[in-house]
Amino acid sequence: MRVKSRSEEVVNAIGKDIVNGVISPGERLPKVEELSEDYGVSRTVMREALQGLAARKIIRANQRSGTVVLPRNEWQLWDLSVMSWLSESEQRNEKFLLDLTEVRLGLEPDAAALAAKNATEEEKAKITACFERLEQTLDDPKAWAAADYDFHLSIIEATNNQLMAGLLKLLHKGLILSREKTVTSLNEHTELQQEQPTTEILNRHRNLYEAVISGDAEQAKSVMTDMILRVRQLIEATQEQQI
Amino acid sequence: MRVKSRSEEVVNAIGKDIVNGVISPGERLPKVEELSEDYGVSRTVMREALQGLAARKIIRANQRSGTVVLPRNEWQLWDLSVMSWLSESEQRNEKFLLDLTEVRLGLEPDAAALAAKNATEEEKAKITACFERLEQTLDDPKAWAAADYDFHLSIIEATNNQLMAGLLKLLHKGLILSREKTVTSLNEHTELQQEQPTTEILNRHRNLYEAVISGDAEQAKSVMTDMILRVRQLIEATQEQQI
DNA sequence: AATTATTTGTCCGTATGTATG
DNA sequence: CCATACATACGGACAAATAAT
Repeated sequence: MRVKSRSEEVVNAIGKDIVNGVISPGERLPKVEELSEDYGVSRTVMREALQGLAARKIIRANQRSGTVVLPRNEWQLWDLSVMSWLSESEQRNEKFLLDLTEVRLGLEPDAAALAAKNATEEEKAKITACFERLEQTLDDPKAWAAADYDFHLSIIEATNNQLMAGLLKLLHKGLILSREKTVTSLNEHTELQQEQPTTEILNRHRNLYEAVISGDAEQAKSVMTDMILRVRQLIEATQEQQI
Repeated sequence: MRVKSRSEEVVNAIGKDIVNGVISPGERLPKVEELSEDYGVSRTVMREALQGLAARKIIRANQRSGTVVLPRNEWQLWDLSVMSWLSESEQRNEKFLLDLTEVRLGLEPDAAALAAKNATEEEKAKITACFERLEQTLDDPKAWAAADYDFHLSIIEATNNQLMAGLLKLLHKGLILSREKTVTSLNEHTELQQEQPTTEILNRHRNLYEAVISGDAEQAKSVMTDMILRVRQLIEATQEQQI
């Protein structure tokens, strides 16, 4: 298990505070010396932490005038740490989930089409292995969720477009984070959040799988679109139930 | 003018070296003391720089066993610094441009549709102002390029989806970086790289503009798709000419 | 299983640079 | 143009982790 360094811990602590509005955009942070006292770390560690936040465009340091929180639209949202802070944030977690799904809807069908067109034999073998794992874990929701993740990943990685693959990998991790949070916050509805694996869903995956393997880009795109639309409906339905 | 700190300079220097293969994934970096000597900075600064690279998942530091370069697929490509290193990289800059365009093709038509559906009056006014600037700069390619950027941005920001907006903003910046590099590396073909503003192109923008303002999501999506496809053809044509 | 060597991680005293009032 | 307040930079010391012996 990887141990977090102190600067990482501080990055997370301050990052969460900013996301949750404890410190708002435009406001100034205390000076480094104070901050390091507040968090019980040395100035060195605090400076490294601030640099970590600056790299994510959460803050900007200015000599003499101090370090300020940048406006929200500057933040580097496509960063796993930032996403985890957002998904843990109390407010509007569902909006975050829907926004992610919107992006997913734009990209993943295209990614599936690219995979159908570009996948090498090696990549196809990996996709096949992942699909077979899906078939075998139909009765174990937890194992199925993991297998589902890997299945989608194997398709994403076959796109031969690293930019798209990197993005979708991050997106899927964000989806998991966000779903985890939603599930734990209202565990009465757990069955709804965790997509229940059924033979019907497996068949959808089979359609996608066969389209990709046979190189049918149009079909792969269309099946993927339907799959994501279904997930979105599920999210929206759960949301309404919350009211 | 903003002055770069030393650690930022070092981040860029090492980042570029890694992207250009001077140091390859899996390889170990010299220890901090050596590095700080090599680059003529203190260990403090070097540590901050390494933290900046670690935040972008370019490297990982391990106690005792040293700091290693992570595999390419771990890199945080959706980061302006990383994109700038990639676009300056000699090798396969065109692939980078095409990959970006692929992602753009997935997202921006959807973004246009969302903007048509969700834009507030205020946002529509901004889009209108940007479009009028386009009309006025038809005879000045440089001013037109800037106006074109702002026009697309004004639509992106009207999506009411911060995740998508942040992504597309980054993507457009990446496109500009990459195009700049391509243009300077082969300035014989400048006319081809820089899309020449014509009344026909303006009319395409007008179609997009009117679709968004009138709330016709389908039309907005379709026009945007056509526009990006044209750009892609242009890139591919220029590429073939290079051979 | 215990020891050592190597490298990152942490702390702090001090000095310099820079934008603001 | 000066003073002030802050970030930035330096370097020596020590702590912690872990690969090698």
